[in-house]
Amino acid sequence: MRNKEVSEKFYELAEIAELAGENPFKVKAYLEAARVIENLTVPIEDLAASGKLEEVKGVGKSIAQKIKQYLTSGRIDKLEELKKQVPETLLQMEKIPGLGAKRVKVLYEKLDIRTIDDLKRAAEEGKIREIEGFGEKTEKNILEGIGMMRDKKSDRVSIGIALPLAEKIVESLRNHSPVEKILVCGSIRRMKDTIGDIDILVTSNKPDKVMDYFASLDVVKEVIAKGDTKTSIVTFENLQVDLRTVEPDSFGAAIQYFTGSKQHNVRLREIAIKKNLKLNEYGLFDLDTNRKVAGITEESIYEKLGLQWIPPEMREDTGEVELAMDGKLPRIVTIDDIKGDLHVHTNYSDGSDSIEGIARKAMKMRYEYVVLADHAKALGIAGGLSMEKYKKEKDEVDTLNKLLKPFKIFLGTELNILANGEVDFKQEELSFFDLCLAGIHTGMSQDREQITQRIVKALGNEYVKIIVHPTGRIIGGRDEYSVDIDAIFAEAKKYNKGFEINASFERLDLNEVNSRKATESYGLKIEIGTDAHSIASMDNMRYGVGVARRAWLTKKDVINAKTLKEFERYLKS
DNA sequence: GCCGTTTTCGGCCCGACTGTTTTCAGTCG
Repeated sequence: MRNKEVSEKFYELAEIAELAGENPFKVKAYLEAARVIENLTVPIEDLAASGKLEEVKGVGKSIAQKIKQYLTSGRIDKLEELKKQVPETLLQMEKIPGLGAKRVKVLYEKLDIRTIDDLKRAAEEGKIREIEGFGEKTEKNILEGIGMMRDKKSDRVSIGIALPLAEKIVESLRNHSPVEKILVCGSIRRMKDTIGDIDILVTSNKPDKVMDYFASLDVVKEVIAKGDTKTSIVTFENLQVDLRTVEPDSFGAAIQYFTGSKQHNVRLREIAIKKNLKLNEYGLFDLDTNRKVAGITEESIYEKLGLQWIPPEMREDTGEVELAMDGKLPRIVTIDDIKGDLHVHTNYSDGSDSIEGIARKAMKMRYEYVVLADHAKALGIAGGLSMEKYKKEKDEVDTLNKLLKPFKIFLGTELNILANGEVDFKQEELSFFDLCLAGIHTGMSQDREQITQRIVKALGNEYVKIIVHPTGRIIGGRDEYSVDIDAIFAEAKKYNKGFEINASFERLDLNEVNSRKATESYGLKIEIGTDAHSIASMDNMRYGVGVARRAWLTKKDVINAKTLKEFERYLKS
């Protein structure tokens, strides 16, 4: 699977081409290709091998040829050629706010500025203001920009941090200021796994009161800008939050616009043009009469464009617009479809709550069942259990099941896939459990081949039904371990094994691309489990469902969307 | 460089903001 790698090459090609002053539409074509390849659910090397590259939308003859060249030789002639024209070091300068390709190119050509250090020196010496089109203010902004860039730390946080914060702000605004409609838009509404900033839209007949109250919230560390229609603040988590007021008759258009994604919006505007309409954040307009034909609700905009309303999680321009046009959008899974949590830790291992507490929480969430999956013995650091301890746990489960009927608690285990691919217990011991999950918790620095083989071996174990947190990534913590995900999916297909979307917001692993690939290309089933170590974190299910929805999963793709009866049948299969 | 419900050439999203301009280019989201 070299999709990511190829995609990155084309992002690089686009950036360098832009700096070199290539035709902007050519640059756009490279960018589009990079984005499409990134989201492919089949390995690009397979497409190349079977001559199907040009069937991918956005890949034509020339780009197909470049992909083939890269796959076979590791280089793209065009890219090497461009690198001779413009130094690669110019790319870092584009990260300075206010500097784009055009100005970086001018700075390079006029003053031979190649690095940020060159730039800083030139600005301090007052040379930049002398260039045509630049001035004193620009020079000052560049210096400030360099400082800001260097101060800036990690720029995106997990949705598990951003969403609760956004909800808290919305709640305060609702209770203490004169808002009418209010909605969190942007990547939060699309349930992206990481969030760069928070966008909140409101309507109000006293917008200044809303703005004042917003700026005075206790989460505010700094007010960046405060105006009539937009106020920006930074929270103590270093997240920027923008609050905008919009006119009520534009609210639908505004939430559509600010929800994005950018690519999705571009597609919508293209469709609008073909229908002699124009779409912007104020509404959908007839180009002849300039009259607004939709805008109060989001639904009306999609309808007038001849599209089904598209769930925000799907708005990434990865094929959803075409389906909506044909009225064929899939019914993606919802939180209400979830009937159980298959990955919860109790205080028998490193969880903090009792079995009964967990069961009652699950019942409160309207689940029909829950699977306890405490760590097995090899993970000593997390209180991994011996078979004797599991037997004790099982006794408690049996007692509670009589009490809580028809709700059902299952006894599972979270096995460790050891360095040699074996798991903690012998086969005859594994038969004791209702469900065996297995995951890698140690030896993550093994090479790609070793880790792949470990998981392949675990998949061959007849008792292991689901691989948990399959790539091991921690958002903002550690990268995924090196693993051949296609090899694993292909192997799992043989035995009908499942994979987890770990709903813990630091993991969200599988991610959306791999989840979509698992179901779409391999027909695999997905389990969404919270990996909760406390009752409170069982609520993280919504983040896992968010990933599933972004991966277009339907109810039938999700193991824990089964009813209790269906789930019991699954366990016996 | 790609693409096709006003197709194989001539298009390719939209508006706000800023700073440099005297009518607009560049950047951003």
